[in-house]
Amino acid sequence: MKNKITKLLENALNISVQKGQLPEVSLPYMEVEAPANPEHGDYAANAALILAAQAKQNPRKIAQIIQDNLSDPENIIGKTQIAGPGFINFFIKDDVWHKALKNIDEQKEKYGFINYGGGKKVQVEFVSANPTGPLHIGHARGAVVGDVLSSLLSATGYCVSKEYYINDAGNQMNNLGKSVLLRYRELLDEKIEFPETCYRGDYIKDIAGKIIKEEGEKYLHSTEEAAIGYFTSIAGQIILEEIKIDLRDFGVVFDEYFSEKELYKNDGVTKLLDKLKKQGFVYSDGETLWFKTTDFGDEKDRVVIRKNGEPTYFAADIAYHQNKFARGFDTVIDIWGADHHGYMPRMWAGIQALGYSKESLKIILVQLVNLLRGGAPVAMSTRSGEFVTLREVLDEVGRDAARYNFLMRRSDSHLDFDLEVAKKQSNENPVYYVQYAHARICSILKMAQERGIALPVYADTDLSFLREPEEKTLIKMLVRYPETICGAAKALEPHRIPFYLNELAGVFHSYYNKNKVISENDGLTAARLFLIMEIKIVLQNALNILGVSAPEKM
RNA sequence: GCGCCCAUGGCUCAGCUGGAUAGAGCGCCAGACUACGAAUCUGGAUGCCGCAAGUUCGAAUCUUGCUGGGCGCACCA
Repeated sequence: MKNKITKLLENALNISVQKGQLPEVSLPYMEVEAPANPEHGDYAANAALILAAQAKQNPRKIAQIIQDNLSDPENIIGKTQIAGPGFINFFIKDDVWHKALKNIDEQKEKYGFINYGGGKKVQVEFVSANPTGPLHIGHARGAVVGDVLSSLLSATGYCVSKEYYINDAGNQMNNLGKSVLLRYRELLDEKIEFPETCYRGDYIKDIAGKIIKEEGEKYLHSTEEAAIGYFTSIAGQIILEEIKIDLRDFGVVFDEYFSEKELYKNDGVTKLLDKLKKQGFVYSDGETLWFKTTDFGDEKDRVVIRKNGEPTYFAADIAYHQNKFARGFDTVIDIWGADHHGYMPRMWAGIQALGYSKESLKIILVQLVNLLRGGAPVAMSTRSGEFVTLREVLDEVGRDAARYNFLMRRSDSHLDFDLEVAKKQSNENPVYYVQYAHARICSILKMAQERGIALPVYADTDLSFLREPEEKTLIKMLVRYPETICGAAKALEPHRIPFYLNELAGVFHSYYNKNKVISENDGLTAARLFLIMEIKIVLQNALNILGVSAPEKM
């Protein structure tokens, strides 16, 4: 709908220019929006206001010219008016709204899917926690944001791949192996001292116990190096499997798991650095190898090969992003914890040196989560083993409420997550408000059928029975749904969907309390049943993108 | 010290990429089930949009400077 009006405006503008009524102008961005005040029409355009400065004319006069040249081949506009400083307000004909309902009814679960992306390949990389322990609440937010963003991009015509980067090549992994070895020895009655740098969680003991059960005490006799190597690998695998299970139960499923180790095969990292050296992006100071990130606006150059000959995490990350783009992705989206923001200029420098544009790598920062229980903060630390795991949150709060809580706020704002509030099945929990609207509609439809009223089909339904202002509002909101999805995808802002849903559910609940859907008037009943069927479709489709269930009963 | 992010009713947050009278939930007060589900609805109070300039037809939104908070500033990941 919005697009149609934009097109009409563009045509009118071209005609105005051709007629010489307006000078040649470039139009960077024209906004067509649904105004808050219904007196301002169904849609309003600010085109004349934007053009005023360029055309050096009074905005109202420009609006007048545009209005005069407006043609309406599809006959959708009831009237237009010029208002305020120069807005052009559009009033859409009723039968156009009715056809919009028909469109939803026909498209069903496809309603809201649009081809904005044109099949471009996008990769979304998220979570990517190194497998040294179970996922905790901090990872959960990034997981949901990445997952929903991916769904959103799929729905808007992108070809999306979700990827988890396994940081399984660094020091942290070595610490993991060491931690398991120490617990292993301890369980076999050796006295050990457990260093600060090691992981203290109970899951370490569980893994050690498992190794003893399956392979006995033979690693007491092998060299420490060999034992750590083996324990690192086995513990990493076990933990990664558990991470996958937790994610699956949280509704997050990846297309690819990419191991950092993969990058080092066939000297991949070294070869890439050699190439960059030849191109002049990498230089040596005798002991260490540096990347000239300052060429791309970073505040200092960064080390890629350390004095001890080991490549840094950054070196691997350049190779990783090279690998991503080599796989043919047009856009790569990284979702990081906000504490990594200082890393951004470096990464952008890296991909630009590789010959890719800065715009092709989008980085979304997800702010840290403040975990509370009944208003009191809960302390967390992976290493000490004090943390609330994703698993515990799932068991305690439930998947729908947990996901919705993380999705309600924009990802760059701080989030307080209170376990006691999140698990309450009450009005303090917005997810139920939306789900309740869906369940309520299901219940009405069921009631209608029990009373022998067949569910209406468009051809036999006279939608002109829908005369209440709330009914018009509801239809307009349903039409706005694809626009909301598209806007959220463009801006990479999933939180817009919960806000849309809350509003839709709110208007529906209010309407429900004021008007009876099933009444003595058959025509009115059919029209209203048809309307709520379409509301149900939109609620379901939107919840589906969020990965939240749309229950028929609660 | 330098850099990034944030600042909107008592609390938690939106504000659609500069638009018309700044919104919602929670909490508070007063009401609505012999009616399709009261996990709902109706009504009410609450604001120098952190402060100060600037940009223009128009600023919560953009620029600059302050104030206050978070986070970074590794040859860790």
